[in-house]
Amino acid sequence: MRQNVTVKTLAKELNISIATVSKALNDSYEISIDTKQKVLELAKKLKYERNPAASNLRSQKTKTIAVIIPQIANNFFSLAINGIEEIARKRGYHVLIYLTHEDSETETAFTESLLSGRVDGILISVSSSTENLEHFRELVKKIPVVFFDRSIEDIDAIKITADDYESTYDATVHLINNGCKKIAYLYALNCLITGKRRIAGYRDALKDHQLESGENLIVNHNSDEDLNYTNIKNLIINEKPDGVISSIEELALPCYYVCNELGLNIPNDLKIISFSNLSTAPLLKPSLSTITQPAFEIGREAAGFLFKILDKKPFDADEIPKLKSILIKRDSTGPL
Amino acid sequence: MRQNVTVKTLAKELNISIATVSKALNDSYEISIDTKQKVLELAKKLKYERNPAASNLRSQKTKTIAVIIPQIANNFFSLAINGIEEIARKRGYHVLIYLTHEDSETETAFTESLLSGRVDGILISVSSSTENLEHFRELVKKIPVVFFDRSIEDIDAIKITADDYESTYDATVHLINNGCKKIAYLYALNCLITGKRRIAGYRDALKDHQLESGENLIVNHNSDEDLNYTNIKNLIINEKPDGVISSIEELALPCYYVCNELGLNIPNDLKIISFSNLSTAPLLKPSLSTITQPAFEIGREAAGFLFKILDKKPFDADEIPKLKSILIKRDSTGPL
DNA sequence: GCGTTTTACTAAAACGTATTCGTAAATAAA
DNA sequence: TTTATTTACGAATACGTTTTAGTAAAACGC
Repeated sequence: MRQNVTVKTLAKELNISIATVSKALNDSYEISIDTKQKVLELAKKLKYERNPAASNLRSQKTKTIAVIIPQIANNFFSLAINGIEEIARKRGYHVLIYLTHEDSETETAFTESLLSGRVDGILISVSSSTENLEHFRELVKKIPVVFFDRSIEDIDAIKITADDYESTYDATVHLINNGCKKIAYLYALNCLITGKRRIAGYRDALKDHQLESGENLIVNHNSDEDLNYTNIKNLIINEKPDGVISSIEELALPCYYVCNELGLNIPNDLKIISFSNLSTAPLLKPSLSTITQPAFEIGREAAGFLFKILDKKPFDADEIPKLKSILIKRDSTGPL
Repeated sequence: MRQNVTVKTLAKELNISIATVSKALNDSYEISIDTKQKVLELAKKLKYERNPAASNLRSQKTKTIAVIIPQIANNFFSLAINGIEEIARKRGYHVLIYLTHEDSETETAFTESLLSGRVDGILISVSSSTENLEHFRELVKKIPVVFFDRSIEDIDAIKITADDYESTYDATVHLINNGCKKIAYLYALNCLITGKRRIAGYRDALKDHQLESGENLIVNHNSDEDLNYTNIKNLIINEKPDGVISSIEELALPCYYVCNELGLNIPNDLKIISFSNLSTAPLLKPSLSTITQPAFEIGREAAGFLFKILDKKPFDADEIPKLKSILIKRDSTGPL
């Protein structure tokens, strides 16, 4: 479909040059208010729509950002996208979505393809399987990038995260205060700074309270769901922990199923708390205590800082916020 | 960032024309295998990336599709996007996301902005507040559009939906078989064919079983959550139904809260079934019986047909599937 | 052998916009 | 009045690609 009405059409109709039309449409100071009005009016009347490809090509701005995330069927990422979209829409930006499905190669392919100038900037939450970071180092050199939530170390880019260490520490203390003596940890995102901070919070809390710790109390997340289930079941059978901290939502639900299978009562036999943005957490049986990250705000902040970079607005490193998660105590770690 | 390596660079390096380079990159039959290899090799070596803007401008193809949806923090739409993304990625297409937040004006703004040639095709799930359909009629004339799940009547475009009528009919019968005599309906999407089909299934099932029906048993969905809660509460207090069918997930959870507040037992006092793709439905208290739509497949199919149109592949209307939802009986409508 | 087709390439013209540079007229400064 | 400055516009070019139209040379048909 060739464009039916272009700057040329408007120019011819108004007997002015296309340069004038273009400038008028871009609200240039070089053009009189009079002319601007005429152009805008005609543009509206003829339903002129600027051709984005031509505009991008000439101006080297795409008015588009990319969001690369591991998955989307997860409330955290859905909410983050909501936040991103809100900021982007206010600015008239378009949002491209790329799902890595936690696969590092897919992620690399995306980042490489985005080097072509398709977008002005990129928001990334890193795949859990990512170990090689070369593609990110290349990327941040060539295009503005903001990492959010799932971030990596030693990279020259802004990272918007929540208080992973502190919130995990607090959650551990919460379990301890409610009587737990042997707390297991479901460990995920081990390659990422996010995962490392979380487990550090858990470990430090145990240490500060002189509680037993050890590798046998830790289950590593696996991409195979059945294996996760088995591993958790074995942990619970063999170690008989009285508390579990799950560093991701996906590992908390299997705990529920395992307890159902083994006839264990939550919270009497086992208390469970998990990182989660599940809207149904209060309706689970029993309701699930959660560390809930401000997903929407993380998205907003990440997008906000990306636009600051795009606008070349200077800012200090200490402006970058560390957002606060909230610890929501429910029945799975009860009694309150 | 000006492009550092372009077709021009490759052409100069290889001492051939840029036309040859371009054709080689596009695997044109006009170019010898020998030359193609040389070009591809050098392109790889110099990390050439085709400039999308220039390519779009000249070829009038964007390799991009738009997905317009009402919300994203909802498992149905998340899964649908997963399906869409899978198909799009296979084809090397990019996916733009637009969230209407159930607002018709936002929706209109999006559809109008997409007339500029930014995308090759559009997938839409209509906002619940959409009554005026003019912008859609304009849109489908100018660009390939496929509607999915939430569709509208009398429009010349492909619609991929599930078996809304049949599944609601079956769900109603399920309640009846489990002893319900007075079944309420939480009515949403009333402007859309989707909503109309669902309630028709409910009404016909009641009629076929000579059960009471009437407007007093129907609660209309409202954008104000508190009002929904109040309306549902009033319904339950005043009409004392023994069964509820919720045409959307968002209205099922308030039922749970209302029952908690009123001390009603689910399923003994009130049986509940809802359209839903909640992954935690089995873990709710009590577990929620659902009509679960094949969200992922709906996304896949919708994207598949969009690409058929873009490829100008002919197909018969009877190839367009009506996807089957599944009725999952759980404790909220128990006993089984 | 000659005419015809095929092969493999190129020059040049788009695609529609933004921008640089130049300029005539209007206004301000002297 | 003369000069300097500002205002409002236009011509032309560039962005990097795809495509059209054309053409030598090679291959083919008979």
